[in-house]
Amino acid sequence: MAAKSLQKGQQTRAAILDAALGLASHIGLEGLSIGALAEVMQMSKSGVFAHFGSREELQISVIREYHTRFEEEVFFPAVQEPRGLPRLRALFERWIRRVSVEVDSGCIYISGAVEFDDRPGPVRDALAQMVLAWHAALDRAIRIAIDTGDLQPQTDSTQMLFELHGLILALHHDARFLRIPGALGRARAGFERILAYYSVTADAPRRAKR
Amino acid sequence: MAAKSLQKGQQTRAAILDAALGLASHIGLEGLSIGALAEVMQMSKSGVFAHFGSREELQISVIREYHTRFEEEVFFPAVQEPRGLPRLRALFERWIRRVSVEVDSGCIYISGAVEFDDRPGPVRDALAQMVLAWHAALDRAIRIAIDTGDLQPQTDSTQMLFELHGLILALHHDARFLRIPGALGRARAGFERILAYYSVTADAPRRAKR
DNA sequence: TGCAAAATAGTACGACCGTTCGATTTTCTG
DNA sequence: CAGAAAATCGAACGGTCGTACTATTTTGCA
Repeated sequence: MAAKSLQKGQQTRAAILDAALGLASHIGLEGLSIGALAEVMQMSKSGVFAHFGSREELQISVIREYHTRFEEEVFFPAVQEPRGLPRLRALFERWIRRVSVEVDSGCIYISGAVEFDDRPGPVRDALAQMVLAWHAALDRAIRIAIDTGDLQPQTDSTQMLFELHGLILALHHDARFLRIPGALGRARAGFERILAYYSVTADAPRRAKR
Repeated sequence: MAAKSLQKGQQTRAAILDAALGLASHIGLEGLSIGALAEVMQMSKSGVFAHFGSREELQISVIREYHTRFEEEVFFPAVQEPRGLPRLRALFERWIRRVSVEVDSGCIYISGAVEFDDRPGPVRDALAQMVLAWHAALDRAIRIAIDTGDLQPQTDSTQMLFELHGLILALHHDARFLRIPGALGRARAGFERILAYYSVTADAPRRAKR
């Protein structure tokens, strides 16, 4: 009662959210159904439903939960690295691990972006908001790396972010859909190549490596 | 009867497929429903259904139809360009146009890849087969550009393809989900940067451009 | 022109969906 | 420990889904 003073309700709500996150990672936010969720939880449909009040609210809660975990797993640890290149490296490395290594949990940011391409509404807004927040954080890290002198001063941070994001998406596609084994290495190699271009360290090692 | 000697059935089947492609581009292959399709076509559900025999067969037919159009719009015109860099440029330029410019039609290869991440079966197989065919064609174009001497001989074509694919995916994400206006330019700039790296033309212009 | 064949419509079925509502059980607190 | 409050259940609703059947209409050919 002292340590984890959660009302019973909040406690099961958290458990439901955990299961929902697992389901949504596989079937997508749109495929997430209250019935299936209830079965996993061994609860009644209405029991599950009562915690959220609507399917939309459930979806948004799942997105928020994913965001929280993403922060804890990727952002917070990486942002403790020293400003500049080390931090940027840590951010990217943790990002690709999050996307690829976890066998079960596909990235909800990525699948959600495709699912809600053409579906305006609160779910899409919540999703876009968190994706944008994450991109803003990355952009900040890049600009810091420019300030520290690790990256060239003329570096277009938005362009660099676009290219890094592309690597992540290609990784997600090849590893998760096509099940190509080498994808993780491709993403890392792409990162190094991008870094070699925007980096200021040496004016030689751009074509190197083999 | 001479010009378009299509039995009535094939004719309406083609019309249904056209509508289905439009629907699937918006709602996704999974969201595609026979009922909605029938309403668009002003036909009965069973009338539409009879042409395909199952929902799965409909989805596969849509994928094949998309593939055909993709070939006609992107591959065939580009492959008439001279071997090497011009052809590669044409392929990429037509690809990004296909993905971004068409307001209505999102890329089924991309949305399908996310939808069928974790859903084995004939639909996924058909989708993967056509994506792989397209990637193989691109890989071929890159290797030809190496042969012609446009790209460096040590170029890892698979790696380069991975990075190009990333640009397309990032473009799709930013333009279609986030509705960011500059995405098309970002993709083009990324292409030029990748080209500048793997290209053999000059041994200087890697860091250039500004 | 008439008739077999192809195309389309109509209806019904069972399954699942999100949601509502009242009854019941469990939890917390004074 | 009692009683209020919160949590959960069970059943039911209208709706859409894919699919199976049987009629009915339309087509194309002898």
